[in-house]
Amino acid sequence: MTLRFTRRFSRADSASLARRLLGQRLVRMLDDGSRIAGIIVETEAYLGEVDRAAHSFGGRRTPRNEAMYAEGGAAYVYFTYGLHFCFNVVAGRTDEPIAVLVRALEPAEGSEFMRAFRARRASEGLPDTLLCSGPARLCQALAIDRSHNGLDLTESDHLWIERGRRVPPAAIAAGPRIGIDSAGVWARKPLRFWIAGNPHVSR
DNA sequence: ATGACGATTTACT
DNA sequence: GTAAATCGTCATA
Repeated sequence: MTLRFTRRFSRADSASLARRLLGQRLVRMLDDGSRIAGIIVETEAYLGEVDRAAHSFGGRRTPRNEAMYAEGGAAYVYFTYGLHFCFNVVAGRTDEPIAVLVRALEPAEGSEFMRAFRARRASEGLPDTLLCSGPARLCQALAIDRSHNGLDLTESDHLWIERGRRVPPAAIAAGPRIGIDSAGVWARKPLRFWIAGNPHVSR
């Protein structure tokens, strides 16, 4: 009996997985055994070949987005804007390039590490609500980077997901995804999900 | 080889 | 509100 999420859990379509990830606990273990963790409170689903906003739109398959084509349960970490990493949970089956971007966490364990890792770029005295409230912020806080790209989250000793709190469907809000204005009609689809009223959500 | 740009964050007016 | 930071990736040539 494990707390860790299963392969089966992650083989769902990305919109379903995006909803089911809310309330789960993202855990990072450092090399010295320290745990850093947060409850997932905001996600976005990317639907693959048909989705203009997805890196895999039109079946694009390059060295960068290769991890999106892995079996559900893999990590897809990409580098953007010359300075930021973003973390996704790959959904679906092998060669089905769909994924869920994790956009915000509610700090749960090791917030002193989060603050230290975040402080490199941010001034001191960050409130808890700004520690992990954005896809690149949470990667800073959990020290997630290129080295985690392609990891199997169901097996890795560095990064995984555990059962967290139950979030009733009625507590889930949905709206358009962020930062994809050029994606036309796809920019407006309600594929961003968050725990309604949670103060750690990115906006 | 070159150039445009990005699933963002931060600082500043 | 606007703009800078900062560079890997990818399409084009």
